[in-house]
Amino acid sequence: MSKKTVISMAVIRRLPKYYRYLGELLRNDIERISSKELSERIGFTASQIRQDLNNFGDFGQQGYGYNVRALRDEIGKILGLNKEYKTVIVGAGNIGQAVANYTNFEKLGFHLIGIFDRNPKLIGMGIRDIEVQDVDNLESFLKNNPADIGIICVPKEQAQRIADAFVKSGIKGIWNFAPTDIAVPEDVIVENVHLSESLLTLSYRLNESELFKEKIGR
Amino acid sequence: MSKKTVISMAVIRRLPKYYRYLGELLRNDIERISSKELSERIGFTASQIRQDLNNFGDFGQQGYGYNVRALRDEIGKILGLNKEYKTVIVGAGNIGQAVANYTNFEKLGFHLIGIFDRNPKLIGMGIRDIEVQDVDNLESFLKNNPADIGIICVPKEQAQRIADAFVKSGIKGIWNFAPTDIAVPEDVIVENVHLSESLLTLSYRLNESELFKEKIGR
DNA sequence: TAGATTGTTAATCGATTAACAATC
DNA sequence: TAGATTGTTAATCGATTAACAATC
Repeated sequence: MSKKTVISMAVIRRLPKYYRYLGELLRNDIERISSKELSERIGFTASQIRQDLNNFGDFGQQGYGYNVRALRDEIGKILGLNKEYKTVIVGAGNIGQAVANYTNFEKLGFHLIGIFDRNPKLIGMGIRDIEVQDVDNLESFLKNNPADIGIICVPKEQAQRIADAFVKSGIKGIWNFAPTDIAVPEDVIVENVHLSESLLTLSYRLNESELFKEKIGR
Repeated sequence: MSKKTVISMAVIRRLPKYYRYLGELLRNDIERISSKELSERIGFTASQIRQDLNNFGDFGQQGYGYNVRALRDEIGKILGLNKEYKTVIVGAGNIGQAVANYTNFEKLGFHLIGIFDRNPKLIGMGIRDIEVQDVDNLESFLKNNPADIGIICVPKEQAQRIADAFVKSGIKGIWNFAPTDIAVPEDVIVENVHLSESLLTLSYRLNESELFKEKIGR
């Protein structure tokens, strides 16, 4: 099934978008699609779509295009959505709660098994059907309940400490919402969600476009 | 001050990280830094750092390096942080509340002036010192209180409708948390935060690294 | 002045796009 | 079979890295 051994990050970051658009097509009862048609919807070139997909296998058929359901399922597998994952969240503040309550992740196979915080006001609170525990219990909890993915939603000062606890417990994937970079061994994957950086990028582009307008003369 | 007219997205997305790391240095009372030293901390090559910064001006000094405070302030200006922005959030659910409560954005000059939802249970609720309004008031509110940035935190089905309302009101920057793409005129900037895509990327990389291990033989 | 480090040009590397033979 | 569209190779474009003269 797999062809190339190393896939570039640029390709990887497009995969979820393919998965999403193919899901849309499926919901609209569209059975097959050509790279050209998909190109017009998703906004990548047809050539890029074919290149991307051919990293993973020959999913298309000459003269026909791609079978939407089969392709979506394949990409799902490539993304690891044929498996189930256990997740824990540390930090039950705003972002932690938002992530915990986002039920779409459950549908994709990411199951929340624990939430932790150090704030006594939050400990004991129920989020969905899970009770917020004292973060002091984190390590012993993970010992008895191994998790696949650890989600960091604490302030930046505590992020590294939590990451260390995750690593110690054997967690290999960390989803980091703290506005800082964390250091981990090379066999641990960190995916950052840096909201401030996203906002500053928007801010830059907003000003750039205004500068551009000025340059042209209004 | 500005040198090149068009800066690549790759460079732009690194700017907030420079800003963050220089802020750290400042807090540690480090006055000057060479591209080599910064490279070791931030993880970009020294060459890339010099290239990046030279897109915007000659901020360094041969034989010395960069003045941390001056450089940080310059990057702040480049990012548009010398200005103030008015923001509105539509969707007062989990993510909307999390974004509204994230006070770091205020410190950067992004001021929340309105929150809207269509859920009667949320309307009237206070988030920080702002009362959630009925989304039906959105257009008239924006008429009287022009905003610079609109933040979409509604379910995907309603995202385009809200984007249209933003565009109609003259908003030029949209921060989109809905898990869908929105269509806007070309003078409007959209910055997406697609959490599912981030999670699926993590999932992919987690499985890839396991596959890799298998391939090598544990 | 000598040493350090930038700014910038040139070389390399990687990603995207174009083209087309293969084939359904 | 003829038409459509893939898979894949080659060409182009862009981003990163290396090298070094300029200069503080």
